[in-house]
Amino acid sequence: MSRKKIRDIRHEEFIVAALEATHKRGFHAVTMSEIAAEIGATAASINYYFGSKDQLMFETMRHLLSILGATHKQHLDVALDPKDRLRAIFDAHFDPRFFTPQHCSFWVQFWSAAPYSAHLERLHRINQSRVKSHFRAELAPLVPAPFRETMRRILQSYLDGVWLSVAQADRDIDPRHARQEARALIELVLSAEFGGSN
Amino acid sequence: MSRKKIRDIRHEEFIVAALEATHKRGFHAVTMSEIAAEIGATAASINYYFGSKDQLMFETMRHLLSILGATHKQHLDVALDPKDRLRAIFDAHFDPRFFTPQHCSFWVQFWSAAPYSAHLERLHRINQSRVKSHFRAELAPLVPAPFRETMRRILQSYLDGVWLSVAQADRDIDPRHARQEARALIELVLSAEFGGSN
DNA sequence: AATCATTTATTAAATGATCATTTAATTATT
DNA sequence: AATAATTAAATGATCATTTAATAAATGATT
Repeated sequence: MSRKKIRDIRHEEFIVAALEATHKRGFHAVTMSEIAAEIGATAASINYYFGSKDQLMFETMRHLLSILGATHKQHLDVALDPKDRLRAIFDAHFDPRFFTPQHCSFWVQFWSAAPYSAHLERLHRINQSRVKSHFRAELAPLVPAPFRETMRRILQSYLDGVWLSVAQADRDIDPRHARQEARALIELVLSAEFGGSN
Repeated sequence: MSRKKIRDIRHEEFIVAALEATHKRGFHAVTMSEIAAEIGATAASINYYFGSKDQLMFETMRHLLSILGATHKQHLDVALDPKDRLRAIFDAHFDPRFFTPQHCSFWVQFWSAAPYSAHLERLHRINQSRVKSHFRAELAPLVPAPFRETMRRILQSYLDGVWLSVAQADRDIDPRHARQEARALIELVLSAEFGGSN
């Protein structure tokens, strides 16, 4: 029991350390020593627990994905109708526990690294598909088929764009405001006259 | 005359090489030798012309920014009214000469690197402000003040989100379609009932 | 509880690889 | 001859990773 515990503790500590250190220095620039220093440990112990820097970064990203998935599920569970469920996607992405400079930073670093790593790309593709199919499912009862994909891409691009801007901005962020603005966009999308205004 | 010419030729060649090589390998991972190899040259000559890798990357980004600026101006010059000028911003960003996997890739790499380099961050801030003020100016006659900033952020986040998705996707891109979808979003934003629907 | 053997955790130092950059030529241009 | 362009090879720095050793925890046996 105790044998397992310390391994789990370090695992989590190093993931938090990786998030923090990467936020400070960037995905590639950050060194094993810098990450280890965050928790007063040494680079060698990262390899003891994770095997390699790549593996640590991979696990860190997986950790973020699992938080996002869980948060989404929570918001989804209290949603009553399709529109509510659409909001839930944004509410999860902009949840204060998740929508932080550290996380958005790491996510952008992940985006820039994914195309050059088979492992990271796989993670990225999985998450992308998950979000995509959720959007599709929720939009289905709300938007006629011919416009649905366009609306989905608008919503999804917007979502990514907001995270991107958070990773860049140094100012404090306001999750509540982000959720509000997302709702404005949802209203916009759903209020469109799909009849034939164009 | 001839003395200056060869310097300019190399300057441009290496910038194209940097775009291509960075697209293949990523901002940090790409090496001087790989970039040089793109045009059958050697790493040392990059330093002869640019002084350092950082400087080459900086110049490459400046080059992209200047193309974007020029393209935007072109589209702006034929726009007739505010709505047209709003479209012009998107048309520039999605112009086939500019909206390519190489460029979008480099741009995303730039986004991820900017927070960790004073020089890059400055470029980023300058471009961000430029686009922001254009959006504001064009939206001013079209959207009431209380909603204007929200609409601007929606449009701008969407713009960035699309570039991001192009950098990730390996499939071919369709500038015409991107422009079309941008127009759909513009219609959406301008058709909003700002009276008090919410 | 005390002892000791075993396993687990941790680290300092060594290793080896990779690069950007510099240097000292060499080759091409003017 | 003088200057500009180019490169091969040397330099030096930075790291991730490995190794070899030490320290800490565990647990079985008295």
